[in-house]
Amino acid sequence: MSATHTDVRLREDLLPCGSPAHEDCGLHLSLDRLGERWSVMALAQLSAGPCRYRELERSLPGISQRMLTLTLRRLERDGHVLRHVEASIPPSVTYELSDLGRSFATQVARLVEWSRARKAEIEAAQARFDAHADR
Amino acid sequence: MSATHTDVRLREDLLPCGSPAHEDCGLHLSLDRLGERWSVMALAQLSAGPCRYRELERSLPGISQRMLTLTLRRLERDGHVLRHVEASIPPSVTYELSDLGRSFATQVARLVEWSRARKAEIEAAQARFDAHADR
DNA sequence: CGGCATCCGCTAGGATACTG
DNA sequence: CAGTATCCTAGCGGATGCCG
Repeated sequence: MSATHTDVRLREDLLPCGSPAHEDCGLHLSLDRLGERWSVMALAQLSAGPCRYRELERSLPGISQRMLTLTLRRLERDGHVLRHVEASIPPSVTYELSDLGRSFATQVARLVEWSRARKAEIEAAQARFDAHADR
Repeated sequence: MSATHTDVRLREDLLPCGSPAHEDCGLHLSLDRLGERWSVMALAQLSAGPCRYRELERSLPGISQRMLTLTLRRLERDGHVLRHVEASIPPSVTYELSDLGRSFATQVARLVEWSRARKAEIEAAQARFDAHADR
């Protein structure tokens, strides 16, 4: 096969939903991150300050190494996260929010705040809907 | 088979990502809608005012009837959208935002606004990342 | 017109094993 | 410690067809 070497797969994984329809509507870019399972939580954790790979892994219960790496790489690609490598033994890699990332995290936090405030209202609506639909 | 009757499948489809990890972090509910392909665009369209099923379909180029229905049902379930049925022939169904939905749409619009403002910055970061990673 | 039912492909993401 | 590679599956979402 023509595959040159290793990281081809990873590079493909980095580009998830290139949904052209979103572009049409003016949506795009890092908004896609919101649809991912771990991005928002990683952002939240990093908002508290720089964090090493292992710390992040522990702070996101249930995340796999694969997804942690993928999530961080995508955030890094979007310019939200900075990656610092300390080439010691064992190695130490620290992640932190960039200015752009902090700005983004702030916006996202607002939305989370909103959903928390409306939580009861939404759950009530869901319960009503389900009650009427069932049976 | 034991299948009683029709809409069982749809009811299952209505409940997508019950990601428990999101709950852990305080995230939940309608935030999940942001990860869906059409929800934000439907919300945007409905922000302009009430809209019939067919109009929505036309305003969201490329959407399938299945996804339009599913998207609207989930937004309705969350209490964001109200559904009015006019039992005429042919029937007429109109969708519109509730107060909750308008509030939600406003929040989302803010985020979209942010991403639009930062678009160039993000694309530059992506280009830099890709240039360094490739080759 | 406004849907539902079905089949089906793709990919996000989990589990596991291995490296520098 | 901080990843990468591989395998595998659940389910999101598209295409199509039918119905009141």
